[in-house]
Amino acid sequence: MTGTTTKKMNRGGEKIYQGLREDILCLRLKPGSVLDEAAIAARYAVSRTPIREAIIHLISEGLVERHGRVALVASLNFDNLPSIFDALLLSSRVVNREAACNRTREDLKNIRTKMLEFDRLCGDGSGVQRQDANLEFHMAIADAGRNEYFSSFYERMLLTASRLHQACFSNQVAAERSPEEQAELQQHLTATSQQHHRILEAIEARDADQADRLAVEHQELSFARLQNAVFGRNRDGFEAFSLAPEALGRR
Amino acid sequence: MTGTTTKKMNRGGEKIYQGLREDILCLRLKPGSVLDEAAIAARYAVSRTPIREAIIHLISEGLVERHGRVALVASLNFDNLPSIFDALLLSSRVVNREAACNRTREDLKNIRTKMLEFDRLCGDGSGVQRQDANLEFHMAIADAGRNEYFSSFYERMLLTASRLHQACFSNQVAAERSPEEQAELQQHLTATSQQHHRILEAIEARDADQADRLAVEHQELSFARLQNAVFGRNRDGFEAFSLAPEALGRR
DNA sequence: AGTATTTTTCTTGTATACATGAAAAACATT
DNA sequence: AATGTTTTTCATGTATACAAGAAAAATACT
Repeated sequence: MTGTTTKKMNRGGEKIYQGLREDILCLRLKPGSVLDEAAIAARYAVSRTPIREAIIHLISEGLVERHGRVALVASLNFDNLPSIFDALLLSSRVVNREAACNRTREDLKNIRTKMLEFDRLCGDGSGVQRQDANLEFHMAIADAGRNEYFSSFYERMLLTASRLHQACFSNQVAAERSPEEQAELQQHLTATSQQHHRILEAIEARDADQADRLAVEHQELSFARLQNAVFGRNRDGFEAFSLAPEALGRR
Repeated sequence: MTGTTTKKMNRGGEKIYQGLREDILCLRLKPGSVLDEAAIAARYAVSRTPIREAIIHLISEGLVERHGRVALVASLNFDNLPSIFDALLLSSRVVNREAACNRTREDLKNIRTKMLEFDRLCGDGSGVQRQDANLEFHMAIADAGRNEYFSSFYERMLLTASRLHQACFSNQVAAERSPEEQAELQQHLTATSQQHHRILEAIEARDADQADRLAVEHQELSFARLQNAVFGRNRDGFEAFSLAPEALGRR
């Protein structure tokens, strides 16, 4: 017998949770839009009960907010972009450091698998798929760090950042991209992939300082692209980067 | 009209959530014990629906875990004590730094209020009350840091640590304490209170480095006491403190 | 007696029905 | 016509009923 998928399919609320989460992260559900329980229940062909459970789960994950009695998809105001950057940068550094110190051989295998999956999708994947593979790669690193508290914090920040990137880039379909935009995308993907490889090397070498530095670079690359998309080429008036990169010393 | 408390008392699930949370944090509900929905529903004289909502909320907060279909109060295994310490130390440092940089005059007032409340309870409060006041004091600091992501991470760690302390100290009632224990407690409370005052001073002076140092001291004091309680006077075999205290440079 | 199997019970997951409060729409009044 | 009031509608919160699966208990068989 297979044992896991054969006949026990209880806790269907999890399915709805996953589905809604996907929809929110891909911005198929737009920030600020209301989550109508009845409508969702109809869409998934279940009663309202599992829907409510999923919504509560999403609320405590930060992807949904309550305004009075209605549940809204969490807004994506760019006001707190500096906060997001700070938190993502710090969590990323910590997680990569810890991974470099604590990784096992199994961890390396997992990370490499995810990394190659991302590389593969750089050729023929959709933006959503790449975003997902990217997230899995970084979470594989987080798992290697062996600290569930840092991991879950990091995951939350990655999810938040993922939505931001979706909002800035993925709204235009591939077919509608201009040649320049296409070139820029490919160049960015190549750079990202290279950084992934170097990060894995550092973790494999147990070089925490190097992993830290690379994590900073990686985050800065990612956010710099975001900044350009949001504010054009203008860097002024955007005072993120409030935590010093060269901090968080060796252990 | 008062507007907030007069007649709209909907979302009773929140009440149950608060109640259960209290019970878990104070260890009235022991780690590992099962949460029987029907039983709790009877206790609170409501149906199972709001109970389930509360439980889901608690699960995503880390205070309750699912094992198969049953919900258990999150276990307090001391295996991951190093993880907890690392995460608490780092979040504490960051939050105190940020508070020192971003605090307003209102923030200072809030922090001072909470601080004095804690001091008051050092004289004639229960362990639970003090723990609560302590948490509110530190969360007031976190609020002053103006980064909701760091704040919520910090809160989670404070909650976890709070349960640990309850587990180690609060299980013995005040009446049962020996004179030596009583003296040790008072000495600890005095030291804690003094650190609070110095932390507030540093934040008021916008001295981020000092706030950082004091946060480290504060956490080490707290955890050293925990260690003594858990492992006696023996510090060996307990390899927490894995993140260097003198890290996370200035901004 | 010990173990395997069946039956029973109990707890959770889901659906539906009802209550309540809020927003919107219709109406009336100035 | 504009505004204030009333009514209606609709979404959410809660309760209850039912279904299903798992643990426990009882029975039967070796």
